[in-house]
Amino acid sequence: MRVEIKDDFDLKKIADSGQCFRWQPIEDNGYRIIHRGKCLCIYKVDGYVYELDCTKEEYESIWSDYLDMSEDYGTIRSKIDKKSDPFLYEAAEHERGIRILRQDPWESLISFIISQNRNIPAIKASIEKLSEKAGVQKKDTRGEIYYTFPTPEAIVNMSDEDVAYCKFGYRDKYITEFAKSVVSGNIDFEGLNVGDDEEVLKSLTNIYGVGKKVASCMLLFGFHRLNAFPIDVWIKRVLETEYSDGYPFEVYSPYNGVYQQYMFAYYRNKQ
DNA sequence: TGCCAGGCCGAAA
DNA sequence: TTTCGGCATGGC
Repeated sequence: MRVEIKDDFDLKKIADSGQCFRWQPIEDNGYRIIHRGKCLCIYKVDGYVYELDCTKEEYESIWSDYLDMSEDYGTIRSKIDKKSDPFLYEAAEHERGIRILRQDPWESLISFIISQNRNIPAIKASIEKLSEKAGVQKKDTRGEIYYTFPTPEAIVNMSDEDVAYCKFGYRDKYITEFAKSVVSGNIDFEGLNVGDDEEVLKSLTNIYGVGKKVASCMLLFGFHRLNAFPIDVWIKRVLETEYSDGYPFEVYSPYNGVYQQYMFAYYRNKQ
């Protein structure tokens, strides 16, 4: 099917934004996206027009929501004042096209536990290996094989050899113990997303292997709480070099997370 | 080759 | 409460 998308939407910028790790570039200006056991091949045709290898019903019930099409990112960007904050303005212009996806929360949390103290290519490699060892093998519409992201049960059932194959390094125990807690019912996964941002942050940081940074990424990318503001080494540099007098979080509420994402991508791409 | 990466834990101060 | 060493491994 074809769709016309007029709001901010740039496949490459989203794929490289560090929020998702299973977007793979394919032929003809396309990307293959794996999400909730399904796979979408999406191609930019021309201008605002995109070709998707799914039905209209599938697009409306799954992918439109995943791509956060109910949000207007042009409006969110328009709240930035060029004069009072030229850096953020420039970052948002340069990274225009990024959206905050509505990803599967389980996949997000495991992914961001894996992400700590690693660069993005290494994170992607580990997640592909994990999916290969514990996910379900399927084929996309081109006949290419892909692997779904594993369930908690599937991770619990992995052999030590398979876990080692994923190259999680010292994060092995964080991932396996968390999966065990979810399967045993020791942690109520749905219950993690109850309360205001502060309460959810606290629930998440109680998990072994989850600190403030991973928890903030989880709020923003897993629970779609757009005001969450993850501070990693890149954002720390931004705050130190561009906002030494303080960053105006109040001004940018409730979209601090979106603006953070523009700054992250912009600053990282500049290097 | 050595330094860095969407950091966290646990001990020490 | 804040600071700091150790940590597995790949990317560049």
